[in-house]
Amino acid sequence: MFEVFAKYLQNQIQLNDQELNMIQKVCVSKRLRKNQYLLQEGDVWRYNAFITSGCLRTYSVNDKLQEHILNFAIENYWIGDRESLLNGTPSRYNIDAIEDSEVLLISKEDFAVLMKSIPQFQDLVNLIIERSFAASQDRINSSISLNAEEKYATFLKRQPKIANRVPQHMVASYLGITPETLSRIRKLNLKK
Amino acid sequence: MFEVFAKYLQNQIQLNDQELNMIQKVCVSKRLRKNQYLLQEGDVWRYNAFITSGCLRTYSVNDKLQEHILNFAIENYWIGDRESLLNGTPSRYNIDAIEDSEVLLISKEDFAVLMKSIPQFQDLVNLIIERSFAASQDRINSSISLNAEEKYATFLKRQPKIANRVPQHMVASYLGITPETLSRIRKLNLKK
DNA sequence: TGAAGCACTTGATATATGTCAAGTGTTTTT
DNA sequence: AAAAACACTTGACATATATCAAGTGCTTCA
Repeated sequence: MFEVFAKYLQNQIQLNDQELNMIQKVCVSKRLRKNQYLLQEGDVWRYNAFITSGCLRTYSVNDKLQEHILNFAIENYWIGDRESLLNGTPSRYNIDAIEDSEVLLISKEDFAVLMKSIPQFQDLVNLIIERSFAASQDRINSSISLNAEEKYATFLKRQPKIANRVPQHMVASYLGITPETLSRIRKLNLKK
Repeated sequence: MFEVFAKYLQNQIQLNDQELNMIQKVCVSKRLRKNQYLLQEGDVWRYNAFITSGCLRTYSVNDKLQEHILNFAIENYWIGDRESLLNGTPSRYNIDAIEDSEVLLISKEDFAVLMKSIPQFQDLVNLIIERSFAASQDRINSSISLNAEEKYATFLKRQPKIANRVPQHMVASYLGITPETLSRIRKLNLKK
């Protein structure tokens, strides 16, 4: 499904056939069944991954074996552990598929070559990282300044697609609250 | 105090005199007294700012007039609102000085020129953004998976310098807990 | 230098959210 | 088609953290 990626790219930057071809050559497609891992804690993440279909999550597991979801990502989004990629250190996160999915993997090395060779591509990548950073600042702000109900409302507003696509207990995990609390919040919201 | 910045840069990238000079030319120094604003909510942030001395904080104010600190930054760190800078939108944050401070400001436009002209500088900036992003992911992880005591312990470990430099109620604000709770946690920790 | 304002602490109490446990309906597996 | 697993809900109760209020020392600055 390179077409999905090609469309995504051409939507945002100008690429000639040769450039597009260069990108295609280094993409490795990978299918994931629901529940299958893309990355496991302790492994080093060496790729940039673009999702062409499906839905994945990044999560951590603490001492008490509780899972905490850091990110959801669906088709037309990137996923991975940039910290592990940047430093070559073992990842502290897991990534797995919430639905049957397909991702395109580009190795760190190939990706670096693309960035050097295609300036628009480099600009796009920088822009995406900037946006991701802004989004995480925003999420930190929510997490320290809102109560559970407000966090859920904010999530619904910011990521309505995700909210309607992933199981409720995963939304709770993403928000840092229990599934029971989320269930009660939803019940109260219905009455309003 | 351009020397502080020059030292910082030369510590990380190779720059010839001409390049360093080019950077110096676009730096505007600004002194801030304790409590003075660098950015106020509603204003658009148009710079990149490097701190040469002092300590600043970025914070938001919610409906109930509660302040929530998103970031502390001291000498040799960057500060600003990248979201406002990127999109040209009014900032939702405030930045002010916790101590008398000095910052170097580089306008968005000048900064873009530097990035184009000095590839090592561009690489450095990208690296910094990547690191900032990784750090915020990490903070999100803490905020959804740790209790108050663990959050404080993590903060002490990650940012010991800051922990010993800013007032305790600001640490509480940064962690998303009340000053009273932090005071009690510290008391318990002393006994252990 | 002394009054005012901060920063921090401590106690009593309130409240939001978590935990545990059971029950219902739906989806998946065999 | 039955069994098992899963997702969600609901109630009773527990607990971490917030709130409110007062008290103690430090700074600051007039």
